[in-house]
This record gives sequence, C-alpha cells and structure tokens, in this order.
Amino acid sequence: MLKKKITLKHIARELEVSISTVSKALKNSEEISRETKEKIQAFAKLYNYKPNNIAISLKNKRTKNIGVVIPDIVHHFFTTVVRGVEKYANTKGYNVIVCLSDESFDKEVINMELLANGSIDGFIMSLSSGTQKENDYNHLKEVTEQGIPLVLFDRITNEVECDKVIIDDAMGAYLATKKLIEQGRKRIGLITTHDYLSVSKARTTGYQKALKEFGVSEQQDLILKMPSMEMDGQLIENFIKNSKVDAILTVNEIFSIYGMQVAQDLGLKIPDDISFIGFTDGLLSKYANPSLTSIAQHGERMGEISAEMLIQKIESEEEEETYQTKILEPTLIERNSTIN
Amino acid sequence: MLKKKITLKHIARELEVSISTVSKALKNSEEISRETKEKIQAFAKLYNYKPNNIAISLKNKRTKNIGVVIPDIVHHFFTTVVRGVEKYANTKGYNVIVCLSDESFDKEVINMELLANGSIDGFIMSLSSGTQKENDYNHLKEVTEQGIPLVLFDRITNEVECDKVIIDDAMGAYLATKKLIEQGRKRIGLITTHDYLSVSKARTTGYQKALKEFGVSEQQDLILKMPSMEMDGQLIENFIKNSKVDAILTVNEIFSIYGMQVAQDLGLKIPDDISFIGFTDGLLSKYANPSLTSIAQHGERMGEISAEMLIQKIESEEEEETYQTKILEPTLIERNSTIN
DNA sequence: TATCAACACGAAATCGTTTTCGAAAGCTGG
DNA sequence: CCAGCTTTCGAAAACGATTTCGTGTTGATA
Repeated sequence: MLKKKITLKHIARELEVSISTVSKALKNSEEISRETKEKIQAFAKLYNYKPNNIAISLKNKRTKNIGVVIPDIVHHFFTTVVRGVEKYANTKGYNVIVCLSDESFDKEVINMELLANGSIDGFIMSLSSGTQKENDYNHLKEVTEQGIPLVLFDRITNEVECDKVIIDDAMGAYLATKKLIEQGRKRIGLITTHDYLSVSKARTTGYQKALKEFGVSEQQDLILKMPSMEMDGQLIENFIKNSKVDAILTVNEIFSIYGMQVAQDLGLKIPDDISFIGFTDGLLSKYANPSLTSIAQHGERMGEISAEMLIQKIESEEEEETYQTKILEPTLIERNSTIN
Repeated sequence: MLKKKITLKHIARELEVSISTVSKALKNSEEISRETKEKIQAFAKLYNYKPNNIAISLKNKRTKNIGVVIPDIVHHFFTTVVRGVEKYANTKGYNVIVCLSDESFDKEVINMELLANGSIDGFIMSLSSGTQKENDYNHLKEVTEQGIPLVLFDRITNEVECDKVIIDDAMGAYLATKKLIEQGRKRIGLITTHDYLSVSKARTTGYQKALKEFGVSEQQDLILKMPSMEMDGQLIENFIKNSKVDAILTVNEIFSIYGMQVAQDLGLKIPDDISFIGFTDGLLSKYANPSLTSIAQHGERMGEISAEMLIQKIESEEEEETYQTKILEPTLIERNSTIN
C-alpha cells in the first residue's frame, strides 16, 4: 500500500528516455519536443512527481532553510519574533528550523555547529544569557567566516560583525521613566537583571538618563538587580516594602505583574499609590488586573526585518562586507497601571 | 578571509590518497593502517573538517529533521509542546522544523507538501481549525501512504490512521464541572468554540456528563459558542449579564480572563459570586488577578511523548502497521478564581 | 551531392558522502 | 620459488537532481 516517492530515474525508465530528457521536459525546456514533453509531464503529474529537496540542496548548495536560535520559546517576545521570521521566510520559500539554546552557552554552540554543516543557508539569533556571561563569541565568528549570513536580534554583541536588529532599549526606558516623572512620581524604582545582558544594560542607561535630564536625584538603592532570570518573589517584596518607591519600571512583564500583586497585597492602590511600567508588551500586560502600561518591542516586526535582511544577504551574489544595524522605535502602550 | 568548508575531496587531494581512504580513516576503519589514519585524522582536525549534512542525508535517505506543524506559535500551549518536542528530539540528534498553518487549511497543505519532499523524516502536528472545518485529511493520508511517520497531538481526527497524543479533554471538563458542583454552584456556564474542533467537542461532552451525573439540570442557554477563535468581548459580556451563571468553565484561558474582568466590572466578586475555571494552564492563569483555577494540559510532556513516538517509528526498521493513541490525564490546578 | 543549421535527445560530470568490490603489494610456508 | 594469505588502499556505484556538451537525424541550401 506504500506509494513511494517517484524519481526522475523511474520516469526515465518507464518512458524509455534519458534522465536528462525528463529533467528538461519537466522544466519545459525548449530543447525537448512538444510531444515528448507532454508525455513526460502527463506521466509526472499522474504519479505526482515532486523533486527531492535534498538532492536539489546538494546540487545548488542552497537548502532554503534558515536557522533560528533563541534562548527560550516559551517566552512571548521570542515567540512573536519567530512568527515574524516564519511569515516572511515563507513568502520567500524558506523554512524555519528552530533551535533552543535554553540560555546555555554550550547548547548554543552545539546547535549552531550542527546546523552550520549544510543544514541552513543563514542564521537569525538572539544570544543566550550564558553566552553573554561568558562573553565568548567564537562560534558566531566561525559561522560568519565560513560565509554563512547571520542576523542578530535583541540580545546582540559588538564583538561580531553582522547585521543586527534591535529596539532602542535606552529610548524605551527613557520614555517610560519620563512618563512617570511627568506624572509627578518622585521615587522611581527599576527592577532589572545583570548588566551582562545587553538589553538590561541599555534599559538601565535610558532610565538613568531620564532621571538626570529631569533633575530627579538618582538613588542607588532604587535599582534592584535580580540575580537570575527566574522570579524571586521575596526580593521584589522586600524591595517594594523598603524602598518606598511610588513607581517601578521593570525590564520584563513578569517582574511588573508580580510587583503589582505584592503592592496590592500591601494595600497599595495602583496607580494612585504606585505606578508600574514593564517592558515587553505581551499577553500578560494586556490581561493583567490592572492592565499593565508597557513598552512594546514589536517582536513580530523585528522577526520580519531580520528575515528580510538575512534572505537579502543569502540571495545577493556579491560578498558585501557591509553590515547594518536596524534600530526600531519602542512604543509606550498606556494602560491602567499608570495614571491616565 | 573566507574559510570555506573543507570536504573529503580536498583532504584526499592534499594528502594524495583516495576519497574512500579518507572517509574510512575518519571513521576509524580497520581497513586503514594506523599511520595513514593518524595522518588523515590530524589533517581533518586541523582544518576542522565536518561532514556535510545534506550529502549524508541524500545518501542515507535520512535527514534527522522532524517537521512540527502547528496552527499558531504565539499560543502558550503550542509553544510548550514545541519545547517538549525540541528537548527530546535534541537528545536524539534531531532538529525541529517549525511550520505555522495559521489555522488555515491551505497553508497546512502547502507546508506539509513542501516538507514531505525529503526535508523531514516525520511529522508532529496539530490540526488547523480550517482543516477541521473542511474535514479534509487527504494531505495527511498522502503523507502516511508515502511511509512518512506522523504523530497527531491535541487537535486530532479519527479519519487518519497514525499515532496520536491527547489529553483526556472530556475528563478535564468533567473534573472542573464536578469541582464547581461540589462547591455548590447551581448555574454553571460553558464558553466554548464550534464543535468542529475536536477538543471543544470533547470538553463539552465532559461538562454535560458531570451535569447529568450530579443531577444538575442542563440548560441549553448556559452554553456560549464563540463564533471564532478571536475574543469577542461583547458576547461574553452579554452572556454573563443575561445567563445569571454562578460559575463558568471556558475552553481556553483568554475567555476566562476576559470573563473575570467583565464580572468584576459588573461588581461581581470572584469567587464568591461567580467562579471561573479555564483550560490551558498558562502564564495568564498564574498571573491573572485573581489567579485562575485551570486545567493543565501538560503541553511539554505531550511534546516529549509525541517526539518519542515519532522517533521510535522513524528508527524502527519494520513497517509496523500498529498505531496507538496516548491519553494524558489533565490536572486541575486550583487557584483563587474558585473557592478554596 | 556535399554542407550546414536546426532539432531532439543522451552521456557524463557534478554536488559530498558511503560502501562494495577488487587489486596491488608484502609476507608466510611448503 | 611460487601458491596463497593478509594488509592496505583505490575505483566506482549509489543517493536524486541539474547542466554542459556532445551526437545523430532531418531538412534546406548552394
């Protein structure tokens, strides 16, 4: 009952012509007579012939696959980026191979080496925290040295020369902080992660810039650096209790959501007593109670742009040695965790 | 500056041996003298030789890729499944190609045909709503007839013979409804989607079974069928206003989250005046305010099992014509949207 | 009738591997 | 000294497609 895939060779044997003739006939080559072409095309359609992708890849040295390497997929932002990449890639006939580094340097290296051996035509990736911590980018450099195009997004590094797509994280934090200041907030806290994450660092910068610009004295104790990507409720609780902040900016959604719960449990009214703004405008921001004012990172757009840049590089013949960094503007989405 | 990938041919030429000798030497074949092997292996290591995946795929007729086709990736449940698949697949040396059907029949067909031409060794998929609506599964049948293993998860169909992994949706709804009845709820509503979605149908069945079993008279007007997968706030609002329910079970998170907001806006107290239970234990359930009691679908486990079943089929030589359906037990996670 | 272009097709190389089957050497033993 | 064995290696086919470069046949032309 198995209908195995048919090949050019089968058709050739059956119709008593050569393989080359079949190949040309199916491409409607002028070389082949109308008669023969019709015969071959009819036969091919009847047996539902489809060329083998692998054979074509080997011949063309083109796989029409692009590798997307991200730290985690159960993460709204990365998910939207993947969707953006997939959408654009699909319109250009590319498939997307997703690899998860799980925030681990080793896994990132292994995955990339695996894919780099012919499986993909280019990479789109966001650095794992492990890699940013180690500060070792040799696996990326090797890939680019082999002539495999690479686009870094969001979590990037200056150590590697390649195309990059980011949002202006500093500007996002600046906008948010400015908004809070304008609403009369005096003690604005920041909950972030370690500075080795490129985005956290940029956001901290933007936050400090706004404070300085508007003459709000910056106090060191208003910045909480979470030791890991995981939530630590106790730390946030202590921070809110002890720091006497009247507004908090966080580098992701979760910290804000959790912070709001803690604040409410402490009897604080949001946004009257304390305001919150979080990065990453995901589902949580939209559906939290109160809904969370947040800084949209436009993940899907970022994915589309990354894919566009990558495919452009893949398909351009010349080895252009010019790389660009696209910086998207973040958007402040106002909801009920700040004063309207 | 380009260090192009080196091939067996290059090594052979450089060392003045044949390609076959190089190939064997790198596999540590007994046929080759120790001397020659050491020379070749040293050279290969020096130039960082790695075999070309595509060539090996062509030779072995094995790609070590598995295709995952899902309706949407910006959806917590599917995302967790992908992660589960990826994790297991990775341990077995497989890569994951993710394709999004976008809930469309056509895209599902196109994507599968593309991948089926040699790009992957097997499929893991969940049906798009478009496909379930059309009730046309010829693209799946073609794939299985070609001998390509297929595992369906969550949104499945009886029309296709293949391995399947689902949770006991009826049981999940039954457990939830039972819990609500035990807590003294009298008018328990259900917000679902159309019955052509296999899971919605099963959940409705479980809901009705519990009502019947505990002698709660079922009223037709307590079931709200949403016309699409999208949220329609007005419908939910009207439903809560008019139906006088004191508990609501929904087939996803969003409907519950939104329902809770509407209820609170109407001045109802959760869970005192009205309880909520939703399917899919995702981030929203955990971080909603109040947090949402929900039925965990164990997506990651589902992905792992799917991958395990698929890879087992891929790697087993015999054409076993026996298929199994694994049914996972859902778990009720109690939170603050129901009485403790 | 010899020449040449146009037409229709096939042989063979190629992509990078793996693997089967020989086939040269060198060695042993009778 | 030679049959026969081991050791060590290479030629070639194969996976499935594309493409270059023939080559044989026809018909038209000088």
